[in-house]
Amino acid sequence: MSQNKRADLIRKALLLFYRNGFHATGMDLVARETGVSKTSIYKHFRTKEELILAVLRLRDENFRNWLFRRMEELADTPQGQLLAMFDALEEWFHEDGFKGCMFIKASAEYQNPNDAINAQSYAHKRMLVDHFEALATQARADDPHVLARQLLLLKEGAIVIAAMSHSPEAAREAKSVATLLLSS
Amino acid sequence: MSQNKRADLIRKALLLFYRNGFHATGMDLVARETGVSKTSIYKHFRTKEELILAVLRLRDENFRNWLFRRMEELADTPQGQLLAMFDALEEWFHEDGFKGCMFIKASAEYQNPNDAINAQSYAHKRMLVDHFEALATQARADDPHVLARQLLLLKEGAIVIAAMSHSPEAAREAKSVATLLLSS
DNA sequence: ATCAACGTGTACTGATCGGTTAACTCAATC
DNA sequence: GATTGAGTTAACCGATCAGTACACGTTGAT
Repeated sequence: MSQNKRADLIRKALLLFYRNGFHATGMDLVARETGVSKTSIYKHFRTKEELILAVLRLRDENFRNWLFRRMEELADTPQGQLLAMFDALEEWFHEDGFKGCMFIKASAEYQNPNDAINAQSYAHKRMLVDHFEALATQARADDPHVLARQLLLLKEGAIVIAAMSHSPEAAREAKSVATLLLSS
Repeated sequence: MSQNKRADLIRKALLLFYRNGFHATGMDLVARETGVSKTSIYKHFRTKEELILAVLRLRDENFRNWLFRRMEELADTPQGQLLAMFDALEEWFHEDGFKGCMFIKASAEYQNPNDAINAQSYAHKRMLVDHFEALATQARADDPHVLARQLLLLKEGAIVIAAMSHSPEAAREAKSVATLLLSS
């Protein structure tokens, strides 16, 4: 299997797991929907867990690239970018296939701290907060570390409520709190 | 089966679903761990979904009772109670068996808006935010509706991050944001 | 003592779970 | 042209999935 086909498999598996959940998506369904036989899948991934980890790596890369790029497109100061994150989130919430955060869902289905899926899900959040902290430092915030973590709370809260309510308005509410945080 | 045994079954099933997840917990395990045979379980609940709905009803009742009571114990003004919510949350995060919010996890595993489990999970959040709004109104907030929803975002964000990071510190960070919100 | 009604547990259903076996295809090498 | 080896497939593995059929023991009424 070429690198292209492998990447294609991961991409298609991502959509399945994102839409249906991890436990609820069997490997037979993955094989059927991707057009790759189970034997071939298991040539490249020793277990379902390894496939999920590859999916999460792709999701992490895609999501961070998209979010950070969008923040830069929407604003040119560090403060502005941190605020613009919530505009980017609102765009995401409006997308047709929006079903919440894949990493929150992954850590909800694999709760054991020793589980690689659990660890990798939280690693994604740490990478996000590190970026926020760097921007907060550039913005000369009093306490960049705390500010970054507070913004993360708002972001995760907004994602969870947007997903559960099937409505994007949480993004604006979170942004208004963030505005207050960044002006104080 | 008496009402006691039925209630006992729901209580034990709650722990199993909370610890292991919904899809990952089979009905055979529920029967084994509760000491009630599958036949008896299915006499009272036509499907696994109905059992889960009963579990969620119990969880909703228990959690709201606990949270609202704890808020009242910790403070006597409406503002104080809204702030004290984050102290109550921190107590929860410190508990041994803390594994995040059952309703967030339920809606993560049952994402279809038409699914009763999904609807009931969001109903829990609406009941919480209604209580927050009543308190915010008593506290003479400028916009009690928006304030209540902002506090909900902070609460959900704190729960998600506390669960993913296996650390309770998110409660304090959320509280500091709430303090700012309630003083402005 | 007999019978009916009910609650329960054992053992089963077909389907699906994650994962594997063995046969097959086909291009590259000698 | 025979051989090899990587990539593919259908068929299968035991275990478990949600859910059910049925036999059994107990109970209360007659």
